[in-house]
Amino acid sequence: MEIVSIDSMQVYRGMDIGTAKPSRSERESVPHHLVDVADPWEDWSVARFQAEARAAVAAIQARGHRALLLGGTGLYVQAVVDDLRFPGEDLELRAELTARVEREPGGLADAYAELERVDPAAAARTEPGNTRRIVRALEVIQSTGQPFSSFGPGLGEYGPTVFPVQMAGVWMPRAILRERIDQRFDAMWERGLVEEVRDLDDDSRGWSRTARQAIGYKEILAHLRGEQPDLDAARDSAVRRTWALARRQRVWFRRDPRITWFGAPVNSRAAVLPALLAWWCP
RNA sequence: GGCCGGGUAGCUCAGUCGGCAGAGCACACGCCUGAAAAGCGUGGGGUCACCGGAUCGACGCCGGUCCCGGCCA
Repeated sequence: MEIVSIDSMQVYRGMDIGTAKPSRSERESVPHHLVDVADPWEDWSVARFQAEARAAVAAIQARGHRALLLGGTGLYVQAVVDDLRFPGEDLELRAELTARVEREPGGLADAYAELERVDPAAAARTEPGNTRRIVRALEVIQSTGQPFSSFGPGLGEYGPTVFPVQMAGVWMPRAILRERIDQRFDAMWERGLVEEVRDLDDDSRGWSRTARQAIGYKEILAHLRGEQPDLDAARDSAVRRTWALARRQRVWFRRDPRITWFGAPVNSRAAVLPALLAWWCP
C-alpha cells in the first residue's frame, strides 16, 4: 500500500508543523505522495494537483500496489477520482475582469447579469455575491468560447469514478472534535509553529497567494507584520478557522452518497479501526 | 463623595427628529469545476441594566436606583 495525500497545504515544503504533515518515521514506513512537491512561493491549483495525483496513483498501480487516498480537501478528492475536467485559465483576462468587477460601482451585479445572459445554467449554481466564481465563469466563457456549464454538470453530480474506489469517512462527536482541534493547536505551538512561520518568512521569495492562506500561517504572519499584535488572539482566530473548515468538510463529504461512514462517540481514532479495516479488507 | 462618559444579540459596537431592533464577528444550515485550509448565501438569536413618569406611541425624553470606566477631591 502507498498513501496519496489529498491535502492542499501539505504539498508545500517547509510547512510541516501547521499542516500536520506525516512524520519522518511515518513517511519512512509507508511511501507518501503529493507531500512536499512545491515551495511556499509557488501558486498551487486543483488542476496541478489532479495531474500529479493521478500520475501518482497510476505509478502505484503499475507497481502492483494499492493506493490509499487520504485527506480532507473535498474538491481535490473529486478532482482525482471523478471525471472532472478543468478548463484552462487566462490569468490576464481574470485580472481584467476582477478589476472591472471591483472598481466599477455595480460591477459585480453587471457581471452576474452577463453570466445569466450567456450561461444561465452556470449562473444558477453561482451566488450573485460570489465575485471569485462569477469572474472565473466569465473568464472560461470568454477565453474558450464555450459555456462554463458545458465543462461538467457540477460537483453535486456523482458519475462513475475514473478508477475503482472505495470511499470511507471518519466522524467524531462535535464536542470531541472541538476539543481535539484546540489541543492540536496547543501542540503545534509547543512544537514551534511560530518559529516555523518566521523562518519561512525570512526567505525573500515569500509566500504565494495559495500558501499564505494556510490556517495558522496566515494568522501568525499577520502577527509578525504587526497587523495582529496579540499572538493569543491570532491563535484563537486560527482555531476558529479550523472549526469552520471542519464544518465545511462535513458539509462537503456528507452529501457524497458513495461514502461509507465510520465513527464512535469517543475520543479515539483507534476506536474506528476494526470496523474500517474489516470493511476495507474483507 | 463630586463631575464626565458608558450599559443595546454569545462578543465588539451602530442606532439621525420619539414611529415595526441593526451591523460585523461567533453559531446553525447550505452552495461552490484552475485560490478550495479559498470564496459565497440563508437562518436562529434581544426584559435596549433596573424602577417609575409624561406621551397615541420610548432604546431614545423626565425623575430615581444599580453597575463599569475616566478625571477631580
